Amino acid sequence: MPSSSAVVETSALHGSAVPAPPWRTRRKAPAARQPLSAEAVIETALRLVDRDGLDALSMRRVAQDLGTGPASLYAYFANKDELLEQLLDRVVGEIPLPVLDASGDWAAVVKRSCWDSRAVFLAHRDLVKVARANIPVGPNSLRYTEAMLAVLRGAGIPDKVAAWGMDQMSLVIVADAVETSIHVSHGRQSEADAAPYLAQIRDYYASLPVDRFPNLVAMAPAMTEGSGDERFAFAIDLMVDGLARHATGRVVESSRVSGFVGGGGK
Amino acid sequence: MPSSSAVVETSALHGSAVPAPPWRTRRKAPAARQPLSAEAVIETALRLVDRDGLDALSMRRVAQDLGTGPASLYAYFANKDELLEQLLDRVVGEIPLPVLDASGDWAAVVKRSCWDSRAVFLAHRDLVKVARANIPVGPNSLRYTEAMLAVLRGAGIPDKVAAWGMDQMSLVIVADAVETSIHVSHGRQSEADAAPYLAQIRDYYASLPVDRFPNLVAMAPAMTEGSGDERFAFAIDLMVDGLARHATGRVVESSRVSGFVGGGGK
DNA sequence: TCTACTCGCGAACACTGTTCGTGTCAAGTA
DNA sequence: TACTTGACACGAACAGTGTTCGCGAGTAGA
Repeated sequence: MPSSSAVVETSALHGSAVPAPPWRTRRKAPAARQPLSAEAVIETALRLVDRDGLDALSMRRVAQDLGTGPASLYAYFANKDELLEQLLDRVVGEIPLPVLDASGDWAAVVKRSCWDSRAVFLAHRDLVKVARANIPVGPNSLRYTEAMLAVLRGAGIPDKVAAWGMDQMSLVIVADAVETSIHVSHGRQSEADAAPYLAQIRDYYASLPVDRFPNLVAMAPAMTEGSGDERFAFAIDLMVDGLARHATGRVVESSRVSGFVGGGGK
Repeated sequence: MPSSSAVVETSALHGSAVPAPPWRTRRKAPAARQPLSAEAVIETALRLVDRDGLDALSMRRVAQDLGTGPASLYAYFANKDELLEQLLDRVVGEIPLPVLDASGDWAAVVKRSCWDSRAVFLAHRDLVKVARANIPVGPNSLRYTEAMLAVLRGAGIPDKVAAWGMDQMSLVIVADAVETSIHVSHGRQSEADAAPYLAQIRDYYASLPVDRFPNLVAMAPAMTEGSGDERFAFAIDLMVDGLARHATGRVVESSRVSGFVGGGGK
C-alpha cells in the first residue's frame, strides 16, 4: 500500500444484482451527478477503515475524502448503519465461495472457508465489529450463504442442522475476528507483540490466592497458552466435527438427553 | 430519589476482595464525601442501562441521576470503558456459580450454567455488548471462571482443552446474548413479536431467483425455524458435547487430520 | 431564453466523552 | 479556637459525533 488512492480497486460485487430487500429504506433516488455514487462512498469508507480503523469512520471524514459535506452522503444511505451494512457486504464479497471438490472431504472445505472468512475480516481491521445480529441480506452475503448451504446439504446434513450450524459458524467466526481485531487495535498484532500482555495475565492468575483460586492458579499457563490461530483451529474443529456427527447419523441426540430447553428463560 | 433508590439493593459482590489487577488505573483516591462512591455510580449506571438500554448510558446521564456533573465520575473511573468493565463484572456476580453435584453429570452442570449466564445477561438488556475481548479480570468474573474450571477439570478434561473450551463457551454465550439483545431492542422480545420479522426474512429467501439460490430457496423455512432458546440449546449442546469427547478420550484429534493451522493468517 | 424544479451541501442542532481550573470544604497544625 | 493547607467536587468548555433543514445552484423542459 504505497499511500496512493489506487489501493484495492478490485470490485467485490460479482454477478448480476439481487432484488433489494423490501424493507431497505432509501431516502432519495441516486443522483445523476458525476463525482458521487454509492460505490464511490463505499470504496472511500473502506479505504478509511483500512487505514485508520472503524472508530475513525465518521460521515464527516468520508465526505471530506470525497470533497463534499456530510449531508451529501444521506442521498445514498439512510444513515450510518446502512452504509456500514453495505460496507460489510462489500467485504464479504472478497471471501472465496466454498466449493465441494473431488476429494469429497466436505469438512475440510468448510473449515478452509472458515479460515478464508477470518482472513478477509482481519484484512480489514475492525470492520467485523459491524457484523452483528441483523441477518445479512446483502448480495454477497446471500451468495456466500448459498454456497455454504450447498456444501452442507451435499454432505447429507439435515436442513435444520445445516441452517443452524451455518448460523453458529458465522457467529463464532465473527466473534473470534472481533476479539482478534481488538487485540490488534491494542497493538498486539503478532504473537510476539501479544506475549508481554499474555505474560501479564498469566502472572496475575498465578498470583491469586491459591486457597480460593486453586484451579486458576494451576492453570495460569494453560489459560494463556496458544496463539490466536491455534485457538481458532480448536473452535472451528470443535464445531465442524460436531456437525459431522449430525451428518453421519452418529449424533446422540444430546439435546434430548440433557434437555432443559428454555430453562434459561425469564 | 424519592421512590427509586430502593431498587435492587442486593449487592452482587461476594466474599472478600481480590487483589486489583496492577494495570487497572485509578486516577484519584476515592473521595470521602457522602453521596458519591464507585458502588453508587455503578448501581445508578446499572439502573439506567436496565431502564433505557446501553446506548442511553452516558456519563452525563449517570451524573445527572446522582445529582452532580459528569466530571465527578472521573474521580472513580479513569474513563467510560472502566465504568462499563466494572458494571459488567457487577452483573457477572449475579450468575450462580456452577457446582458439580452428586449426580456426577458434569455436562449437565456446564450446560445449566450456560443457560444461567444467558438469563442474567438478558436480564440486563444489551449490557452484554460491552463483554468483548478484554480478558475479564474483575473479582466476580474470576470467581466464575474458577468455578467453571473446577467443574471441567473435575470431569477429567485436559487443562488446555478446559481453558480453551471455557473461552469458547463465554464467546458463544456472549455472542448469542448480544444477538438476542439486539432483537429485543428492535422490539422482538417474544417469539410472537419476532414472528413477523422472521416471516419477512423467510419470504424474502423464498422469493430469490431459484436458479441461482436453489438451496436458500429450498431452506427458507429451515433458516428461520426455531426459537432463540432452541438455537441456543443447539449451540451449547454442540460445544459441550464436543468437549465431552475430549474428556472421555474419544476425540479423534481432528485438528491434526485436517490440519492447516495458521492457514488463514496473512 | 425563461421558467420550474430537483438535488447538493453549508450550517446548525443536540448530543457525546473528556479535561481544565476554580471554588469550597474538611482535616491538621499552632 | 483560629489559621493554613491541601484535596476534592464539579461548572464550563473543547473537540468531536450523527443527522436535519433549507438555501442556492444547475439542469431539464417549454
